[in-house]
Amino acid sequence: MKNNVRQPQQERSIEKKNKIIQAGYKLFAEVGYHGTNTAEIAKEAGVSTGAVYDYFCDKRDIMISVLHLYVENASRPVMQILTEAKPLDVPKVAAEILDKTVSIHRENARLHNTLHALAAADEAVNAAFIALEDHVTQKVAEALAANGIQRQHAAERVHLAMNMIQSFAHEYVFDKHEYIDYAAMRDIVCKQIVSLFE
Amino acid sequence: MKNNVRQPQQERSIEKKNKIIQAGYKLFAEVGYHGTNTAEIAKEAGVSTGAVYDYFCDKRDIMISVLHLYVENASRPVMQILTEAKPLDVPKVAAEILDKTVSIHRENARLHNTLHALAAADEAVNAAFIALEDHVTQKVAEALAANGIQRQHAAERVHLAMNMIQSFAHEYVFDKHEYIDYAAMRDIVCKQIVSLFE
Amino acid sequence: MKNNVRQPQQERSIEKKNKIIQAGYKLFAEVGYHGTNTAEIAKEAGVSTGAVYDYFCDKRDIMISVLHLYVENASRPVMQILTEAKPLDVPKVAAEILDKTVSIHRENARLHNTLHALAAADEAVNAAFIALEDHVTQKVAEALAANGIQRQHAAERVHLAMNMIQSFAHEYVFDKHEYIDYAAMRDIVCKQIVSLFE
Amino acid sequence: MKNNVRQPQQERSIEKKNKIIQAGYKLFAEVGYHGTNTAEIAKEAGVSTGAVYDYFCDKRDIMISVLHLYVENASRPVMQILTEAKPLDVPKVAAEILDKTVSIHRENARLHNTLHALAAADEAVNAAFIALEDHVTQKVAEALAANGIQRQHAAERVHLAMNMIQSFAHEYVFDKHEYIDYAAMRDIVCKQIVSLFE
DNA sequence: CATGAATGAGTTTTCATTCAT
DNA sequence: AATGAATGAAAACTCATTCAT
Repeated sequence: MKNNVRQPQQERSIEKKNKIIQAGYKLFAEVGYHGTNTAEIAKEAGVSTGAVYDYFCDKRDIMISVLHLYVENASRPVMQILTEAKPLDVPKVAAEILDKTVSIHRENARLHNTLHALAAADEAVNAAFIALEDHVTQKVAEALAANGIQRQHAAERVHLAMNMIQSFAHEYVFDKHEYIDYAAMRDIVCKQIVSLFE
Repeated sequence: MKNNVRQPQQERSIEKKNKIIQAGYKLFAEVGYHGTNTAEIAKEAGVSTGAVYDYFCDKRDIMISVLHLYVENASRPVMQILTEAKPLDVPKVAAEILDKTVSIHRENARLHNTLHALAAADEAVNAAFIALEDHVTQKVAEALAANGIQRQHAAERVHLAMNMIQSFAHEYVFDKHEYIDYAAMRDIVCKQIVSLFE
Repeated sequence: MKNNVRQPQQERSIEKKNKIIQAGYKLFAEVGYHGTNTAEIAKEAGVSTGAVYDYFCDKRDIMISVLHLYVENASRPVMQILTEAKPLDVPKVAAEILDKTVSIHRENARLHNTLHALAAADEAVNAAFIALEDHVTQKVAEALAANGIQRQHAAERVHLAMNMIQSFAHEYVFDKHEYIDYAAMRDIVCKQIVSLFE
Repeated sequence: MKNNVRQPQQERSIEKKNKIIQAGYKLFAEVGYHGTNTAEIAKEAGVSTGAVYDYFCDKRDIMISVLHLYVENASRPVMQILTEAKPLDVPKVAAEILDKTVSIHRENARLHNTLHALAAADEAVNAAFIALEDHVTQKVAEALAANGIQRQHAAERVHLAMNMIQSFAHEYVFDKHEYIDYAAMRDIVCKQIVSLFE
């Protein structure tokens, strides 16, 4: 790994770097990390194969940037819901976050999976996923506290709620068991979450 | 893909095929599907590279066998708990299944991830995961019914409970957020599950 | 190459060796020498893979036997026509040989081609093809002489006639140019042959 | 088979692609298609193994290009003779084409054979050989017509003449029967051809 | 700087041949 | 003698990375 990678300052360069990240994002999401090669990323980004190595030291490095973008994309809408929800109506916010998470997952599920599979072999990837959870946990905990909702083991409850939402979104997007009534399941999930915080 | 793959009948052959599956299991779990090559599987199994192709038509075929073994390993202990739990004490069984799932996950988390990442690109893999869930769902639903526990949307509740357990196991094994009290979290999960069925 | 190859004396063994040759004949004709593997030959012959190496020192050795069988099959009918044609009616015999050659070629054209392609790399194969021509040439020359047909450069004329027949057969079986009237072509070939010997 | 094969536009690239074709031509001619591997072609061409796959999608693709080059090489001199022969002196032109065909065959006989053996398994190869014959047939028929030589079944006669020439060339180059007087045979072939068109 | 052609180690897969049972 | 499982060298092909232009 060389590390004489350009830190782009000029607008043009930043734009180019972003294009590469976008291209990686798209292709990893479509055919997975191992199903994508750097030449394809370059082509999708509209740059030369060599240019990729001006901005990233290797393929993994692109993946790390894609990962950060994904984390950003996955957390931002949830953060926004929390920020805007004042005062905090737990049932309403839970439902909103759940629905938003489903729609995010619909766009990103494949990417999520391929990145998740890399986490076990790559500590930086694992750390990014953990940081994502920490970030959301903290934000949610703050929102709850600001509204006087104080239950024991708040962090644990928040994690559990997040996990339920994440699992539901994944199942809804991917598994599609035909005997499952997803609308009913959604309502049960919401109720369970509410029960965690009352 | 050729399909003149040996269907081993004799004990020795079955043993050898199993050795290859075990080797794949071990290596996929350690370094992932893409981090393993067929030569390494052969070596780990103590056979020649050619022998691998006597029993499997390609690398994916090994993976499918590993997947089935994993599904078996992941569901068997849970099935056994359900079978032995008569009459069904929901809190006790929920806790048992949760604890067992954690220990299974501890052994298999990496394998689970690498296989899961393949599911999006390989319908057979996806189908196997869905079948696994269906299988457990059905068994749990039967156990509940046999004990007179009849709630609306039983399948949805079971899925949700399974998801909570799975998420908890994953988080416990992998994420290790330092600020999380996993014992407390475990108890909250159990309570939530119980509340789903009373 | 080992040469401790069994020279089968017993009927059972001879039969087995012949089965292997027949299997090679069939498969080489269907998918070519390089498209056939020894395991397939063994299977087609109904013997074990090891048994093949009891009778043949390697794959090439099977091919040589197939080649001899082919030469035999290709020349026998022509020889018979010549033997039975007394007195020799050149136009009639030419037509008979031509028609017979076409039907032989129809059965064996693929085999002929795959063996012919090996001739350049394998002197024994080349020699067998030359011997085949020599054999027919000699027989035809004898038949002509026995009927008082004595033209200068008899061998050259016979070769030429044989070549015309062979080419016609090949073209008829393989090429199938749509604008060619093969019945008319056949008659022209016959006339040309007759003109060689009158 | 991927189809993201480089379509070389620049001189350097075209040159390199040609080098690979030349290398394939040489090696297929020396040791046959199955006797050559892609690494050897690359080495002979003075390029890396990977470069071969920049220009060709697989080994067969190289073979197809070699085939086209061979067809070109085999037909060009004959075409030229026909173009330059005005008015058409049939005996002279027949002799010229025959002699030229012999010299072409001397250079290309092995290549011809190995490609021919592939024709049965590969429709594109077969089609190329048929197109070659069609091309020459048409050109010869035109030349004859332009010189007022009009016999019934012209195409059939041309094919027959071509076959005679081809067979003679093959026999002359390869078979070398010692009892054959090839000079005499050559003259007989010429006379036969002439007799086809008078 | 930018390009994209070039590299070659690494991967999957095949199959003629051997040899333990 | 017979079997067919086992071997492993060799082949086709890929792709992250480099570097000459």
